[in-house]
Amino acid sequence: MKIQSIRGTRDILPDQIQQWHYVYDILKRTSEKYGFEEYRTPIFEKTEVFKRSIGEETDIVNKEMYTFLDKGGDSITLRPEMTAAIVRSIIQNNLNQIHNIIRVWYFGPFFRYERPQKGRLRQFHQYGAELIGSPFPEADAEIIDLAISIINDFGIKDYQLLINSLGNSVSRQNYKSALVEYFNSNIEHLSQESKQRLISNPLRILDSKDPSEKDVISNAPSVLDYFDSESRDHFELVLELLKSSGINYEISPQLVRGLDYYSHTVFELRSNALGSQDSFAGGGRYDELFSQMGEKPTPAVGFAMGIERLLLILEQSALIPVFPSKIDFYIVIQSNDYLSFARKVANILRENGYKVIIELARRSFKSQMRDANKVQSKYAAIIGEQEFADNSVAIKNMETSEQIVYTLDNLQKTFKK
RNA sequence: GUGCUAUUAGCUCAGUAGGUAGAGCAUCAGAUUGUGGCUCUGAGGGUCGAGGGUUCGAGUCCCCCAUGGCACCCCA
Repeated sequence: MKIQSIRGTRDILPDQIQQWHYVYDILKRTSEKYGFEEYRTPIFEKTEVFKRSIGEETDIVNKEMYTFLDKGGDSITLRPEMTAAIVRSIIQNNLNQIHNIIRVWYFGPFFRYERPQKGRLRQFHQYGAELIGSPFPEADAEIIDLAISIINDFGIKDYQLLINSLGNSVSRQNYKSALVEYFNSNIEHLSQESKQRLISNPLRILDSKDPSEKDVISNAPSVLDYFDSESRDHFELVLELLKSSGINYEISPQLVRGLDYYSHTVFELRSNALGSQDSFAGGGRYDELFSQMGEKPTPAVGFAMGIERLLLILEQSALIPVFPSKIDFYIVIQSNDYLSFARKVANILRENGYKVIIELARRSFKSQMRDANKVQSKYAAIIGEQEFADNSVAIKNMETSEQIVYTLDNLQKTFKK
């Protein structure tokens, strides 16, 4: 069988790379507008890092991690997400000892062992931002503001912002007990999977898609009724700040998210362009993560965005710009005897900063012209018998078909960048 | 991890009731003895995703594996 890449992984081919640069550039620029700085960490960590943060009972840790023993016998995991790694790094480098707010963003590959589907890969890319050091609702609002700003900068119009609050740890605990009690007394209406979740992670029952348990779920107690005053105030202020900056949202009491470390605000961005995997960004507040990692409590909010899913949306909405021609000059030679002269011409132009292609396959004159047209070169630099004899080159504008002969001196002077 | 579905030239796809493969585009070359895009002509390119089975004979039927897609699960 023909050699193949690993299931659920993809090559980014040269004709796609410009899209990736385009996406990266916008993410970078928008993040910087909010004062965020790029952060990079290794793509693997000790397995501990993810187990302790994401939660032992989550699917990500239970069945989706690429975990292996290295030659020293340590358990290593390819990162399934970034937040845990950044928190580890911040602790390690004592960045949270300084009393500043930390604003960072990242872009890179992540790994989850799942059955591939459209918009779901085993190696995928995420952008994300983390705002560390503020317990206040204005930080939540700032993060959501950044996410929306990115969406706007890409020109995406067709999306929904769903938001919810899980409350602080006290109110979440109260809510969880109430939920467990409720579902236990209605256990005959629950699916097999939800019965499992009742033990492992009862909150997750809420976003089940099984129609048979829709009724039990919609009659379940709502988080909103279990908030203490701190939780309620926090959530209300977040919503108020969003409203005042004109961000439309939809409160979704069933939104829970799959990572254990969230408290207070959680949110998700969804798009109809995506099908079943309709969420392309998600995040929330994780005030308890630092203490879970054995550090002094440090409040934080963040979110992540799936780049492949973002690209799907951009493609479907025709929001990817047409990129201009890559090549400035295509050197066309009449005979292979002119090769060293052609190289000289190419280097003059390259020294002036132009992108120059030279024939390497010994193809016919006609083929070279065709190729120059195909790669959308702006000019063809033609070297025929006459030009070779005169130490000159004919520069043909491929769009207008205008052609002017230059001596090498004039060429250098005329085409300066 | 479960179910359904697809897999034929580089790409998009035909392939009739099982009788050892075709088109368009792309590529290369020519029509055009110094000049691309349009048109025309020709050429190269496939052990029909891998393996096994039924059959005189399988791209076509059966099994299994791999990969993609859809749904579940979960998430970006």
